[in-house]
Amino acid sequence: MGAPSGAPVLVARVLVDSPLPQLDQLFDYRVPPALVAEVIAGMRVRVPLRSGGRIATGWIVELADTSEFAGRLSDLEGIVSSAPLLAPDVWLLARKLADRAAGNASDILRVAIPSRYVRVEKAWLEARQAGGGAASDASSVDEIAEPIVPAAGSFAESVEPGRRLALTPRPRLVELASGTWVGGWAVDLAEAAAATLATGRTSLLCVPDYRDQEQLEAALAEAVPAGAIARLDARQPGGRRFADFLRCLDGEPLVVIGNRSVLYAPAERLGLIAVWDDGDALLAEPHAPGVHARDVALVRQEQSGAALVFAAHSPSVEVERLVRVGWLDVVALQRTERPRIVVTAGQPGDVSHARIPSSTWTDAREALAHGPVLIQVAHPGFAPLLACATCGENARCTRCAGPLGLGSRGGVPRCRLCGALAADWSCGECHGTAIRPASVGAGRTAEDLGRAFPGTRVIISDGERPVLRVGPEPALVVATRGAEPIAEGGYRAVLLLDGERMLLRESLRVAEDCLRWWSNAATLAAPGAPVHLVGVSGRIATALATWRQAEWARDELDARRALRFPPAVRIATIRGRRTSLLEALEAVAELGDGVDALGPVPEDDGIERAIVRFDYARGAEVATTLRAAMIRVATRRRRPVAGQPPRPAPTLRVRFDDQEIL
DNA sequence: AGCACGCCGACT
DNA sequence: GTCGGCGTGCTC
Repeated sequence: MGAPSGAPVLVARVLVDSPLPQLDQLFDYRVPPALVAEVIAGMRVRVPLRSGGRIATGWIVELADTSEFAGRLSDLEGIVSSAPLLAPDVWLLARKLADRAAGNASDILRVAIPSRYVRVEKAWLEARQAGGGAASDASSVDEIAEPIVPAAGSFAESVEPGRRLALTPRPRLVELASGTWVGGWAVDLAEAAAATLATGRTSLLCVPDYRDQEQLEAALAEAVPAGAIARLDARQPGGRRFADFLRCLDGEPLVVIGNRSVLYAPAERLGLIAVWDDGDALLAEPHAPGVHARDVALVRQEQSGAALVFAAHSPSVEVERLVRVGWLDVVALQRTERPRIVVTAGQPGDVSHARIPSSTWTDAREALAHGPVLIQVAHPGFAPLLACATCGENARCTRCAGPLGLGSRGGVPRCRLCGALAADWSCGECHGTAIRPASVGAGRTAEDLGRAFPGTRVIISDGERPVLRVGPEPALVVATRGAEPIAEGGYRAVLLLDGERMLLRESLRVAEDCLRWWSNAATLAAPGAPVHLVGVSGRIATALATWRQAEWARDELDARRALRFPPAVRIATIRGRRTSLLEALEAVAELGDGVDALGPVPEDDGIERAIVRFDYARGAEVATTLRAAMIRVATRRRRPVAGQPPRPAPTLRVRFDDQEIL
């Protein structure tokens, strides 16, 4: 029934934009005669939802001439965008990822499809209508002067459709023909993308931040024609980004680079999906349902049959697990060169330079005669932590009790949480008013070193004021971890100063993160230049010194397996009111072996939290079960308490594979 | 989330 | 008899 028999009917199957789990399904609408000639799958449309005239937006996922729906179909209300922004492959990807994370496909699509620029879209639609081909006639693959064949023994040779690789790239800087210095990894990935382009296929290259992207772009500039590169990073002006997004729909092979959203690029005929440094926290998606770029890459590879590459100097424990289960093959590059690591476990050394042992000091002095020296520190600012000079308690913000820090010498202490200035501070414990530094930040280190090496230029680079590149002349470059500039020709020495303190942070992943930060900084050294790891010893120091990060990750994986911690198992975090939470946990408990729960524990405001742990093989069942519980809770009768205003929605919030929670 | 439908208490 | 309260259920 539904459609009146006789008249030909076009049915649009639409995914409605809604965070409600019970609406995460396709709804059928009749395409009114006036729109029949215009609609195509992938368009953004407006549809009535609930006959009361409410209009929602959504995506046409497919068109059909019959509907399974037993009721009467409503008419499509109108077209928002005539461009088919939702590609069929991306729909399948979003559906699979949402199901895997017990989330809504529309939430995935919000992350996957950038916001529209009507002008840009109009131009693209006109160009498509006119030429039938690419909107950009600036270039095509044919412009590549000579076909790119991967050099014998190069990594690019290993890249072929269907292969899944874990790559440890060359751990040093490379000078491009243009004179720009970039990490060797960027050249490796650029060559692989060039070889893929030469076979007429598209590459998706995903990097954590713009600093990595800048290196990769420089390497790509010498490997592929400029017209074949599309950029989907967040730093691009929105219009440009949207234009490059649309170019992916043209069907020409491209090299698409960008942050984690690049893995959703609507390109067809994928030949390569590569993720650089997948342990970087920026590759975790903050928006619900929070699917990590690593997982997006894994699922997209499976669906597209492209080659898959995870490249990192220090592989994540997750990638090591994939190697262990045989999902990824390891590509080992020749170990002819690796950074020269010197482990100087904390002798106090010269008292006036307490943070720097004397042997390290000597090396730094020697290196400074020839070029720049990198000093990696944990914290930005001058004194990131302050204490009461009288009683020694940490100085806290009088407004929010957050920790106070000092941005520069002689500055006013400021709360690191709420940003409030603490001009007339007094101690909450003893009411003293004198304040003293309790830790050393980049600014203080720079000042101390500057005094020790008078006349030497001191450069500070941190997250707020990053310096991308420095020259080959002598300078002390003090940088917070992750914000190290690239030095032309490499640093003459690298000092990893705050290792001990970095390791103190309380998180399951600290050690892994530290090894990654140290490794990445070490690759910035010139060949043969010493890299001093100060104040850290033990297995992790050995792993860095022998450049065997993968072995360390393997041991770490074993340790987590013993504890039943991720990534040895998967986890799902559930938050909600106690009764709803217990109901969900009960349903999950019935799944039996390989699934267990931690909690619930109270969080705030009547909300409690539990963590479900489960083996990878049980993931689909856990997701289905939790999804069902979410829908049950969301559609259950809401019992308003007499006299009270409507209470907050009794929703159950579920997040899979949260990196931060343990 | 909204919004309509429906089955019980006070009303002209 | 019937108006309208809000609990219940659905959204093509």
